[in-house]
Amino acid sequence: MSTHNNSSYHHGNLKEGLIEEALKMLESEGLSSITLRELTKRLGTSRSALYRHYSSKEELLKAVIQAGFKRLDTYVFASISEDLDIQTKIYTLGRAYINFAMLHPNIYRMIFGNELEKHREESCDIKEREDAPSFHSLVDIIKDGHEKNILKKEDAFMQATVLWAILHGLSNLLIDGHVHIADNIDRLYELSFKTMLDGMALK
Amino acid sequence: MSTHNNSSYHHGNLKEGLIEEALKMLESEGLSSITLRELTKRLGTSRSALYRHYSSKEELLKAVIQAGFKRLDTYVFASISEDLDIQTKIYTLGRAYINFAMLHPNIYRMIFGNELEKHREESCDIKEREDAPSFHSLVDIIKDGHEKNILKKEDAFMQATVLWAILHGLSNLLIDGHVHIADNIDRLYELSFKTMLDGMALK
DNA sequence: ACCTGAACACCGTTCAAGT
DNA sequence: ACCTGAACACCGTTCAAGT
Repeated sequence: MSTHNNSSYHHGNLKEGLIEEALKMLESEGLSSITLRELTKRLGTSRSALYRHYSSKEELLKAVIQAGFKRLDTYVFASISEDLDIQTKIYTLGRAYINFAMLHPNIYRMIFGNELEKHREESCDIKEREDAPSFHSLVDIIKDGHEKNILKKEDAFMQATVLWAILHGLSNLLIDGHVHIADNIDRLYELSFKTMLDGMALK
Repeated sequence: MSTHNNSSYHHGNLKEGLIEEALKMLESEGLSSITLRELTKRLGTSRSALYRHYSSKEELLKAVIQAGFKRLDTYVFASISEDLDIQTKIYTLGRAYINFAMLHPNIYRMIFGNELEKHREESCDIKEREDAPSFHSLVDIIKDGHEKNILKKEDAFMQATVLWAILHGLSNLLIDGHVHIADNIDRLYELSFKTMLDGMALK
């Protein structure tokens, strides 16, 4: 038995437990469902206990964003394998990206939302994002395309950003219900991908 | 003098005044700054007066979104003139779109945000959006490109959606601070536009 | 078609005082 | 590194009663 097994202390890991539970609430009920009162209630702790780990709700949500971003990054990164050709790699990575957004719309929105933007400059989130494995992979794939004379030799980082932009745009349009061709997501992605790749192709 | 000039009634047009003032608050201070208490205070009315026109805060925000969308639509539509060639029309329209987002980030976010999505299916916002003059113009420009054998003959509506997606993606990345090449917005837009147009070009 | 003024349940945050 | 319990200012919304 632990030292205070019979006390009312029950979290060896309240800090992580909080963001774990917050992610659950976010995913199933949306951002507005996350109240500190409900969150601490679910974990069986007092409200003030939360302030031992995060100085405010905003600080906690920052941690939620980071955790959510890591999930997206991992999901996308896992989708690509080395044995694919360049076009297929980009196709697969992009499709995984959009799939994640559609599977976890609330998390996706939170990651790129602006609720906490005022404080974004303070942290180095943005850099971290662009240094994310999945984004770096994309840049590397593009550079590989340059060497193999498949893709136009523009700035690879910027080309990756353009690809990111269309994936981000498609994801947002889809999950926010601005495109009502729900049955044609495949066609829409296919056309987007084809257009981008044709536009980037050498010759 | 009007019939109740000396009374405490001062709005012949409270309904429109509310969304006008809400747009101002949104633009300058962000969505979270819109509280019904502050809003009615600014207009010098009682809080309960608001409920004569909108059944809830959500209902009022819906009207704010519609007004904001109309501004975007008007702004973009005004940017294109008939005497331009097809590529330049698309370039100009797209640039105007992004400029609006950067000029009015809070309004842009509100328009496409999801805070009110639950109720979006009830209304016909989405249809209205796709029936917006600026979007229809884009579809027409693309159809023109088909006839003149300049653009690939895909579904024009879907091609327009792909273009919309990259504009939406770029706008969001820019206004939410996810791209830190602020000085290179022009280059980023240039490359995006060139890639899309090359990808859509016939031959 | 508004007004005043009070009330309700909910929120994030901050205490003082304990273990 | 937590707990209880109370308090604060703020919020959207709903009244009853007036004009």
